[in-house]
Amino acid sequence: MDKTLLKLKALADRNRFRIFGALTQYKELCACQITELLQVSGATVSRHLGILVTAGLVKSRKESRWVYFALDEGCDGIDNILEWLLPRLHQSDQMQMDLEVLDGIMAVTKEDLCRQQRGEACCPVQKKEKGDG
Amino acid sequence: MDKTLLKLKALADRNRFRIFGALTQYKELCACQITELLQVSGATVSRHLGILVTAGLVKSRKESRWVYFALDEGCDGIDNILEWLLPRLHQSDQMQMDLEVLDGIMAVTKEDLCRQQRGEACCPVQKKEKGDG
DNA sequence: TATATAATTAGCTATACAGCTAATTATGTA
DNA sequence: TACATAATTAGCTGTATAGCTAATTATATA
Repeated sequence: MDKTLLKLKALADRNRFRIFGALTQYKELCACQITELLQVSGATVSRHLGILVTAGLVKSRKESRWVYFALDEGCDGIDNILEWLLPRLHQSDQMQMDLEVLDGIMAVTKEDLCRQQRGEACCPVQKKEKGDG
Repeated sequence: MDKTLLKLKALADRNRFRIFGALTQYKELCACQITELLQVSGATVSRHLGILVTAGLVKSRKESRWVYFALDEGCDGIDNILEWLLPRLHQSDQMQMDLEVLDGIMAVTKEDLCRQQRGEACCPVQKKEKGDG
């Protein structure tokens, strides 16, 4: 029961539920892409992802500096969970909006996305200077 | 999505999950019986039940002074939820213990149960005196 | 080897909520 | 009609947690 309760708790948060929903539509997503979707700090996203991983719902894979997250298809009960949640996700306004945003996110490279997140333009004019005055 | 999130939040608490599990095994349970099972105050149980009812998972029926609670079989997604949770409940230690306790609870009348909960013996010696010295 | 950077962890704050007791409500009974 | 009682609501307290920024870690690159 504790494992199941852990899954319920992991899903019982709006932002984690949104992450779960996004991962039902994309084979895998990078931490920075999820950060862009939720519009919260990277630290917060990292903690949310940790909770989903600990619950067994999500798995991660590191590739150089990037970490990719995906639904763990080996998760106990995942088929039943998806049978319940997928139809409800598909008819939710939040999910519709998220899919549109994700569409835009996937249209740029991770490199450009992270540049934007650091507040740089897509083609940084100056690289090492910290001041702007 | 909000409705689904509400259900997830309702189930993502150990005591509410225990109530839900108990209601999968009994057609209906009285508030005082659930109070006896969980061993928390009646006020707390009442709030938990309210959350389950608000989420649509549980319905209630009042009969004189007693209120009975049951799974709401008309709840959206309940079939999928049960397909996921029932097998996990059945193999959980907590559920095993709860079913044993419920066995004992159902063996006495609600009247006697509530008498016990008020700290009276099964056959109260004095009815109106408040002091015991 | 020094610097840059994606992600995580540490440390903090504000909010949500599970628990309690006391008060109230709704109902039955002497 | 006054009292008893099952349940709920109000009001409070302590704990858990979602969010933040800053520090740290792991990796790539100049």
